[in-house]
Amino acid sequence: MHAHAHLARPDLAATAHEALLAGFTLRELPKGYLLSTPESPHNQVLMVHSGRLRVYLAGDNRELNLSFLEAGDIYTTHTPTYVEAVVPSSIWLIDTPTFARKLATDPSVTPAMMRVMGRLLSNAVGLIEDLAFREVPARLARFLWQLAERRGHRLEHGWLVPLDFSMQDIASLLGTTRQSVSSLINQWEREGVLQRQSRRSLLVPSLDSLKARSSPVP
Amino acid sequence: MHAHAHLARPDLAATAHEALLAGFTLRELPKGYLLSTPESPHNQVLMVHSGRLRVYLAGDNRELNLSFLEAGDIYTTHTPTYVEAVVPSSIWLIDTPTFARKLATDPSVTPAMMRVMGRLLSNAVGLIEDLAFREVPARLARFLWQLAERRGHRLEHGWLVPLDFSMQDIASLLGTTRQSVSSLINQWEREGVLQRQSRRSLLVPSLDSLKARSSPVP
DNA sequence: TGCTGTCCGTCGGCTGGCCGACGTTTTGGC
DNA sequence: GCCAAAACGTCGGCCAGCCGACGGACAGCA
Repeated sequence: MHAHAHLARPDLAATAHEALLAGFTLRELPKGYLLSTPESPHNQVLMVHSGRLRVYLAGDNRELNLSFLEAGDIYTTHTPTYVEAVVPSSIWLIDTPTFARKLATDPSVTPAMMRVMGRLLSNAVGLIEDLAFREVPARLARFLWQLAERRGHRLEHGWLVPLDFSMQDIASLLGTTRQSVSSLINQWEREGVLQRQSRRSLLVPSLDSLKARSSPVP
Repeated sequence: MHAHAHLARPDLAATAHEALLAGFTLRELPKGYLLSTPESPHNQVLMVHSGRLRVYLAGDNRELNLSFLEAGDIYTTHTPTYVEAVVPSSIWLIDTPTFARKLATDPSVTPAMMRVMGRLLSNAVGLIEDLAFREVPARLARFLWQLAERRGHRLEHGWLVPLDFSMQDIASLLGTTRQSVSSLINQWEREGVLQRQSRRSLLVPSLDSLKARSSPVP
């Protein structure tokens, strides 16, 4: 549930892959390419074929990541955000008017699309809850155990969690700063809540200790 | 644009009123009635016929209003929020599965529905931007001048703005506290940015002074 | 014309966490 | 391998704004 790590998962791909993709054009994006900004006039619908896109808001010398999109994820720029390729990526693209015509003629696509938008909404609401109600440690703890549940592998000694985000990435995802994330993780390591394996993965002995830290001020 | 005061305006009503409402049932809600909570299993689509509903999130001894819905507004409980009637209200109701069948058979409703969800999303994103990037005075200033533009009446000496929210309502809408809102408004009154007419309305000599205060840290 | 409940104004203490700064470690390109 | 660039760790100052508290103002309502 919730969590900013992924606004939209397979769904559409599963339900209506071929039918849906007719009309889309495949497009290659170089690393760092800015696909869309709040000012760009064109609304479009996209599905990631490969690579990684970052969806974010930008404020005064500060950025907030709404989501990272990966293969199979779907997004629509109905909403005023930036979308940027963080690695070379390829995506299926279509502009909204064309897509709307498609919806009108082929109503079978509608429910899938509604699900996607519903998911986007839920995640936005989840982020609002985080920002309004939870403090930074709680947000981070929740982020980590959700990551563990979704991406982690069960070992004898706990969960091995791949962590392919920089601390800056995580901070922006949670609406906090690099420093705060860094301090917290190191503190938790000292407390035995987690261990760093490599730079790019964590070992979490028990998810419970994380869950305990993910509720509003205990 | 944006602003939490109204997540969804007429739209649907204008485009497909009768066609749309077929299948909906009219329902009377007493004051204080809790129509839906994050835990309630049933998703539904509603349109306000009369009265006033409050859409909000609840955290530990704290609430955040996402929106107040009034006549003509549309909402869908796709997303885990509380919906409560703050005055006796009557609404058109339908559950999502039924509505989905409707969409499937009558694709003409789809674009309107997409617009509604798009609007919900935009507003959610707007609130996220507020919480993440703007400080309390900026949020309040923006709220007030948007209210003035939407609801205010032009007079010789400025704008007369009806204010049918308590300070607590406004605070919850902006993600801050009653005290902060109260202090700011009184401070601005001393500075001549606004004057209180009655308890339920403001006089704003010039919207510019508000707009000036609504940008991130000047 | 009192009584009770809701709303508003203001004050001061307290603190989460932002920010700048600076040194260290890791990574990746060539 | 080497070196620049990126990423990480840690510390302390600082402040927006939350929180509790308390008193006044303005309803209804009998």
